[in-house]
Amino acid sequence: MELSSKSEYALLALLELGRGFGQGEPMQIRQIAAHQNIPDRYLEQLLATLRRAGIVRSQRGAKGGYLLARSPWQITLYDVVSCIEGFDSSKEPPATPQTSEGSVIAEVWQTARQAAEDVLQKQTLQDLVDKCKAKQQVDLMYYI
Amino acid sequence: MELSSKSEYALLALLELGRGFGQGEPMQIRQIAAHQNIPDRYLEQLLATLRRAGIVRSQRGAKGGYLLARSPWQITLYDVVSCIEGFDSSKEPPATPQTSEGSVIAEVWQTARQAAEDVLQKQTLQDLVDKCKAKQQVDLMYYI
DNA sequence: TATAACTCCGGTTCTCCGGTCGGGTTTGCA
DNA sequence: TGCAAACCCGACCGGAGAACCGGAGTTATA
Repeated sequence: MELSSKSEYALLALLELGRGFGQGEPMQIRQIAAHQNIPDRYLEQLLATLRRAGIVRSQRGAKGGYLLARSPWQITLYDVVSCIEGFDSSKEPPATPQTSEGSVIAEVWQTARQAAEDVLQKQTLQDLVDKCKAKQQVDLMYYI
Repeated sequence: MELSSKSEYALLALLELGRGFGQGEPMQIRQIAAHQNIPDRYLEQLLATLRRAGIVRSQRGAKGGYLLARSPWQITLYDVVSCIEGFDSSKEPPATPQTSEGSVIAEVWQTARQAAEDVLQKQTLQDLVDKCKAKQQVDLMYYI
């Protein structure tokens, strides 16, 4: 039930991209990695996955980098974690050849997971960006 | 997000114990393991954990075995997985010394997890047993 | 009281995967 | 043409989950 650092990194990176959304300027891996202190070599792989899932797009060559493929409010957190965690399409067909006990358990578990996924589905990247800005505002006010 | 075999085994075992609840007869590890085909040596450890968490109690010696410590309807599925997965009390205090971005993400994640836990909290072992019986009934009717 | 049937406890092994690197290839801008 | 980036691929490491085992402690029962 723990948030894997994989997903956290991805979210952090997208947050960065999301706030720079609008001006066509792509951001480099290095920038993002440094700003959120994520191992850049690792971030590279994550962004590759996000690109294959159509969440970000990349621009090669000098002055290249990454941009969001869609606007922040049409990217749900579920999109992100599901693609990064790899439980989207084509998975474990032999996952449910169980006994009646097993299937009942699987069923309940499925319900619980569904509940969590619903929460993630309702939150968009835009929401995150906003919350983040709000929080920074508050933090600033309380700063001595 | 996947149900660990650990938790699945535990649930399976408790299901077994739950259905035999009432008559004071304890069940042996071997029996449970054989009936649900779980590696018995492994099940032993899981039951030990459940015992320490006060979910089952054990009777040593000849004719010994395991029994539920409370009745099935006062054991929630959350009790089980949280104790087996080990995220009950005393865990990672340094889990949130993050940046403002990080804390926002953690917050949302927490909400999602909470939703899942609520589902588990509402389901008792008794519910599982009932569902299981119902399912077996249905399966029997459809049996050629 | 002896014995068999159990739980209990601790280590050990094996496997798998998240996370990490290094090196090399393409692409595009200046 | 040179440089700066994304891109690809494969190997490595450590730790956690999963499973195995030997032996010691406990108890009902004959």
